[in-house]
Parts: sequence; structure tokens; C-alpha cells
Amino acid sequence: MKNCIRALRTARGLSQEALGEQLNVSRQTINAIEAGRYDPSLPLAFKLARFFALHIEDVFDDGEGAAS
Amino acid sequence: MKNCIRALRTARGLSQEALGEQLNVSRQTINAIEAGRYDPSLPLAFKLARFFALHIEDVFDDGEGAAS
DNA sequence: GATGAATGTAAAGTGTTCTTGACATTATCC
DNA sequence: GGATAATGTCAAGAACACTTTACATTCATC
Repeated sequence: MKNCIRALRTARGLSQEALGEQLNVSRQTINAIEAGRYDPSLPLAFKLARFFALHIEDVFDDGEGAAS
Repeated sequence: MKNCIRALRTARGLSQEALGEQLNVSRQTINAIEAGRYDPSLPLAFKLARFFALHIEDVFDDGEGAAS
């Protein structure tokens, strides 16, 4: 599952650690999700999308078309 | 995390088993998600929302406000 | 009352998500 | 060169998502 979290985060001048603190997850979790090592849980996907004021489908893309 | 999968499914006259087959998951998985026993993975949440032609935020509600 | 379809739930097993702690690299600043 | 900040990654373990198998209940129909 692709995502654009790194772009959204850096556009706001946040470090991985700072974003993790905002969402109550570790910086390693942010790093792993940005690197695509695994997908976040649904609750964390909600937190991420809400933090960036976007729909989940606008932040993540499972590559099955009709994303939004 | 709340969801309205049962309402969406029954409105289409589908059994839990039939929905599971459509999405390639077991009927127990559909049952557990409808019952709120656990949240689906993000990929399964995408499949469910896409099947019902809705945004993930319209199918699931993590109760933190500003759902859509 | 027997049959079949739909549902609820439990147990055991597998793979995934997330944690903490640790170590390495790179870049900047003094 | 030494200190600090940001990032990449690994390992071990806890917690969660999902599977198969199995058994029970409910309801409709015969």
C-alpha cells in the first residue's frame, strides 16, 4: 500500500519523531509506514488522515483503482 | 471503531458468507468486524469501502469527530 | 419434527502491527 | 574534531488481524 505521508510531513516541517508524538506512536512506526514496510492499522490510518485534514483514500493508495 | 457494514450488507441482500467471498475473507472475519470485535486491516477497509462505493470514513467511525 | 440457510462464537495457529532499546549514518553547528 | 538532530534499520516481544474447524442457535419450509 503506497502513501504520501513523507511528503505531507516534510511539507509541514515535522520530524518523524514529532509526528509520532502528535499521534502517540513511535518514530519507528512512522518511519516504517513511510518506507512502506507495513501498513498502519485502521485507527492509525484515521489519525494520520485526520492530522493532515485529508481522506484516508487521499493519503493511502492500495492500487486497486477508484481511490477517491 | 464503529461501522455500518451490517446495514450496507443487508441492504444489498447479501449474507456474511457472500460478502466474505466477494472480498476474499472468511465469513467469521465479516462477522467479527460487524460485531466490532476487531477492526479490519487497512487493505480490507479499502476493499469494504470500495465494494459499497463509499469513503472509508463513511463506513467506519473511530469516534474522534470530523469523520468526513 | 427434520432439513437447510444464516448467524454467533470459541480455540488454536499464522502472519502483521507496534513497542522499546540499540546502533549506524549523515548533516549541521560550534 | 566533538555535539546535536534527523533518519534508517535491526531484534525481541506484546497485541492484533485473519484463518480453519467446530459446535450452537434461530428461522423458514417441508
